[in-house]
Amino acid sequence: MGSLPGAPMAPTGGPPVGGPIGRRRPTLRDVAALAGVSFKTVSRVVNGEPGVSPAVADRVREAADQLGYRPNAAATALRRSDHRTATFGVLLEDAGNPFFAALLRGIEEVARGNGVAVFTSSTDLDVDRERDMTAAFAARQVDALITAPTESDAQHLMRALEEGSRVVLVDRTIDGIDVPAVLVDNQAGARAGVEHLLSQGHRRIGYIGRNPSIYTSRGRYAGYVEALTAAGIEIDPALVRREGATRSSAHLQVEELLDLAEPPTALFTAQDLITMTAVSALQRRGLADRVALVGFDDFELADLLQPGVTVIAQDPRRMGALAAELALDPEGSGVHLVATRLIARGSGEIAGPG
Amino acid sequence: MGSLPGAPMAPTGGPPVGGPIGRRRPTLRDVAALAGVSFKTVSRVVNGEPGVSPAVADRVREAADQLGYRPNAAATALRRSDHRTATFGVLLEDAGNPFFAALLRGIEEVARGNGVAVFTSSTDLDVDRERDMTAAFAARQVDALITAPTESDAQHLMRALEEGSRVVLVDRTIDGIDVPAVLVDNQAGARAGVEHLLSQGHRRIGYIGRNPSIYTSRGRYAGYVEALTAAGIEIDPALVRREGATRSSAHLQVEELLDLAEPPTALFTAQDLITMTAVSALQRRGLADRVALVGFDDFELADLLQPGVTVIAQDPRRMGALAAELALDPEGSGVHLVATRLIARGSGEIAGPG
DNA sequence: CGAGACCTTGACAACGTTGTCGTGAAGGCT
DNA sequence: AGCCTTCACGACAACGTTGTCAAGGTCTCG
Repeated sequence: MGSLPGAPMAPTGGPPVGGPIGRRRPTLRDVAALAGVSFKTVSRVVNGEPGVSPAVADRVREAADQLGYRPNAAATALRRSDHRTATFGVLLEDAGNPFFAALLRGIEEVARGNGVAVFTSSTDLDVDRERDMTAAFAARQVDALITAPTESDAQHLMRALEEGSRVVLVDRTIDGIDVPAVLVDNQAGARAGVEHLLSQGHRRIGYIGRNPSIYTSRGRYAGYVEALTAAGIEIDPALVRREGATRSSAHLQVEELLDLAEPPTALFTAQDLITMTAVSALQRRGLADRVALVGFDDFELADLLQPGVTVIAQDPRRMGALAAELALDPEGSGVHLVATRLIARGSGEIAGPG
Repeated sequence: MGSLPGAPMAPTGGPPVGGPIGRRRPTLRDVAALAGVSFKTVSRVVNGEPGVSPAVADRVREAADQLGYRPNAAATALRRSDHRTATFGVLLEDAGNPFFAALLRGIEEVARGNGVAVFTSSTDLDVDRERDMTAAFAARQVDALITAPTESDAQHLMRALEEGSRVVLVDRTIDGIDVPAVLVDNQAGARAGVEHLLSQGHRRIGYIGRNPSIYTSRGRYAGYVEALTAAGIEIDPALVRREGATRSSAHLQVEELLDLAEPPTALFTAQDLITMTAVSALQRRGLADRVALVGFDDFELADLLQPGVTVIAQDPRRMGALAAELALDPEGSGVHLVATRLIARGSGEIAGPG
């Protein structure tokens, strides 16, 4: 595996890539020669700077069109005093996960509308990869890095900040760094979900979530605890599983909970993939309409399953759009909370024993 | 909406973006000064070029580490004779669609492994957007543009080629341009799906697909026609809907088919979202286990629906990985076909009237 | 009609790097 | 010992652009 540019000491070029070089692109000088002006005048016209007579500007534009001139982004980035590149870097856990995919689309949309191109990479919760890609994006002088950080160490982000990139956090935050963030009130959302189950008469509510090292997992678990505590129910550690990071392990957790001598009558699953896994396990056991289920994150087809899956829905597209706007705005700051809402579809309305 | 850099005459910078500029990044000269050598020697060390004594190289590396030196990607891209930037541009229909999301992940993976960063954008089948983004990526001198082209006009891709980017097509191809491509045999896949329905005794098989302007739609419809024709069944135009581009229109098409005096006993749906829509419509009418269904594209939860949805599965992740490898390999060429396979889950095994 | 202000344009340096060439020292060979 | 090659390193131009400044022309106004 080749190392990424931006990693300490790595050459920027990477391995040799690509085939024959095409015809040389026209430059400012070429356009200038054709229009019979100095290349600086062409630069002015191209950038819409004032101080060019309309007649000359027209002539330049014509020449530029004729040659198909396009500014060289590398030269521009190198020379500009503000070092802006009209480029964002986006670093998410997994662009294949529908939540992050929608988030990415929200970012893309705003970026495109503002002439900004977007680098993407998935981290799969791998901190090394995250650091490498942060470095790779910073080396390319992205104007902003929009990221859902994995680890609690902010150092690589501080570095990106120092090098002139804005940093915007999305979905997850991190201590020790003062940057704008777009978050969801995970605790309130989870609490609402669990309260929904409580209101159906459930007392033994299982919790299946991901590793507490993940920011969102902590908040969601806190919401679960809060709801139960408020209802005067003690947390039963046997009903809590917080390691469902991968699909197979999530499956195992569900199975284990259902195999308990006193199994839960309801489940709260803290992430979309875990919810899907839980549905699968419940179906396989024929328990889908016996054990109640509320999941965090909405997902495609949740309404078509039998029963439909009740979820705490987020609006990832909007979160992405908001993050991109914060990235664009030099004044953007603060923590922006995006609301969640409970969508009842059946699985969460299965009555408890009470 | 600001125009993208790379669009004719647009400035590369776009609107002012970003806040305060951070501390100046160390350059080759800074490292050189600290190590007491010329900046060219540092360049050699950083790039692993020969002709530096081990002692000096160590000293340089130490200085670089101490300053946290990272090569400036813009300067490198500008100066290198091969103009390589270790960057890909990826242009797909919709990063939010699970098929394309998986494809993107396949590309990302290979790219990351080779030190290449990836630009992404979704086109939503908008040709203008596609041209703009192609231009924007070409302006940034991507080493390769990996795209699922929307339109049949190859001119913008020719231009990208001329400017030195490799072009790799994925999922869709286009006439009049000789570049490597990763495709699926849509016709064979669709034919297999329809034959599967025929073998269950169906004769009236509805077809719901997208606009024929989409490459994949044409092949899939051809497969449908081929299967029916081979079975001696004439195509009934009333059973064919080829405009299911959006979800709501797809829904309408399904409804209309089911409302026919002689409705189809089976449906073949030519894309994942259409399949989901069809499931939804069938369920709403209580026909999910009466009308057979085979869909092109596998999707999450297809196995958990009642009945499970029989699909012609592709391997988008592998397609993406393959495309990225072709993009990396200067010798890469030709059309690479990735196999499809039928996954029987129930909906396609509902018996026909025969 | 002359002085100043303004407008248009061009010359040139600089951004941080890579590619080319030159130079001096060390080493190998006859 | 003398010559040629090799090696390690440095000087410098160049990539295509933006920023700064100066030059020359036109206009304004007393």
